[in-house]
Amino acid sequence: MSDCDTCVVRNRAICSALVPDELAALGKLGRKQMVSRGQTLVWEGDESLVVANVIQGVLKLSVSTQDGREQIVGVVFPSDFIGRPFGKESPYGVTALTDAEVCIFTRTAFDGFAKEHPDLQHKLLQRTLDELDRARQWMMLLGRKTASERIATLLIEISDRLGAAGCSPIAPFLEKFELPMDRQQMGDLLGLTIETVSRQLTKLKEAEIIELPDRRSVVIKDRRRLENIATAA
Amino acid sequence: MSDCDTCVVRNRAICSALVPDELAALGKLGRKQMVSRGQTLVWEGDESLVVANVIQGVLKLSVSTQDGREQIVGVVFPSDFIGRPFGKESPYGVTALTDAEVCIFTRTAFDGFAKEHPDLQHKLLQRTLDELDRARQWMMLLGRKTASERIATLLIEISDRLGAAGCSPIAPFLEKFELPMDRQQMGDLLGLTIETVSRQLTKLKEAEIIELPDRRSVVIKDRRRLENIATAA
DNA sequence: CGGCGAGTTGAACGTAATCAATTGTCGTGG
DNA sequence: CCACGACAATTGATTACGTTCAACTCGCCG
Repeated sequence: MSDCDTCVVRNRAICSALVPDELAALGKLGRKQMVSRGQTLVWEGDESLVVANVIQGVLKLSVSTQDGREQIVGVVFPSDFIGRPFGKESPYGVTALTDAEVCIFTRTAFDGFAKEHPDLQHKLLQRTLDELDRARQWMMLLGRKTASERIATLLIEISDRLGAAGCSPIAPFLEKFELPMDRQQMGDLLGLTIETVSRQLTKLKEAEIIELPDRRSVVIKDRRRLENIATAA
Repeated sequence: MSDCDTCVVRNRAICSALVPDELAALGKLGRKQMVSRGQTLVWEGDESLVVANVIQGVLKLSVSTQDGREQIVGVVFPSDFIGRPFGKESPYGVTALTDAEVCIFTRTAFDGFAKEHPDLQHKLLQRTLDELDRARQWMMLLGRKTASERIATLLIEISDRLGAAGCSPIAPFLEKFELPMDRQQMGDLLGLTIETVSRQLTKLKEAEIIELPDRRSVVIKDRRRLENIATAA
């Protein structure tokens, strides 16, 4: 069972809908688990056997074609919920982009618990609605934005979400951060190739909008201009 | 108020979660409304004031950039739910693609009712999860599929969803149907231009996979081959 | 120091976009 | 009923953006 009392995401994850003794009951159903970078938690097409909360780290949700093309359809950060509750097979795989820690439940146990806790379901519904909005924004990016707009949008998005995931109450976003993915994964998320990602990053660097101290780090030097590029004015 | 007893979608819409007197109570909050083709029910960015069930017709959810590019991020059919419950502004506009009829609620009235009816919320959650899965599949299309794969996927999808929306218990899909949108809207949904849509349809016609009796009709002559193209083997 | 994987850079290519002209369809009024 | 105009769709020619293929660089660990 999980020790919810000391969980770092207990106030932000869906668990925050519960009163202490409900939380204790849920905790009994879950267990904390480490997932190392590259490890796959759920395979695309498999029956949905588990759901989880992300405690730390970043994971991707991805879909593949038979001939090997991949599209990342979601990225989850600490306090986000993973999985497909209430039956069905998982239409996407879940793989750790960084070493991560999750609080994992069997789907059936979680489903049963959720059915009897409307507040939990309500939180889950709100999260799912938010996730849907985010997915739709990303559809705009994939369908209509140019390569440079896509890269700029991604950098803003990661900066924002890492800022929100961090516990700092003041920073709504980060101006320096570590990319939780490599170039290939950026391409899979943006619908671009690795080469195009690289070229666009170089262009932003040469325009002095960002710096790239090393291959995983980004410094946003001119957020205003980056946002202008991202929103495709 | 709406006359739920005779509503054609009462067994498929989220209302099916309710027992008769609950249904009557919800019916008092809603009213049926006609929406004619092209009419916009909700504007992108506006505060989310209403939600609704689709009774008949087809509507689009769409997002635009400042410079006028548009991406359709969802298409709703009879029995589907429209809107963004529980606060927030609507991140997309809702516009009728065909003449339509909806059962409309003010958001606050619906939210209040939903809070006290966990079964309704549960149905809504399931629908939202399904919608999210569909959005993610579409992200794969937008990010990684070629023009011909996109067109084939769209035709299959419309065939399936019109089949499911129709009341025929035997037809899982239709082999002849009316497109609920014009070429421009197909492009906005697929992330393509109008010209590319037209060319790809012509190619499918010349390959004798489909027929195009008139500009709004499609006959699928060889569904197997169409599916092969769609799934990007 | 050597070798490997990730990333960058370059050159050629190809798919879909853009620009432009034509055809087709529908609704209206003569 | 047909002629007309407006708009939707198709078709063609050209362009451009991102992909593909290929060579090279960098950083890291043995």
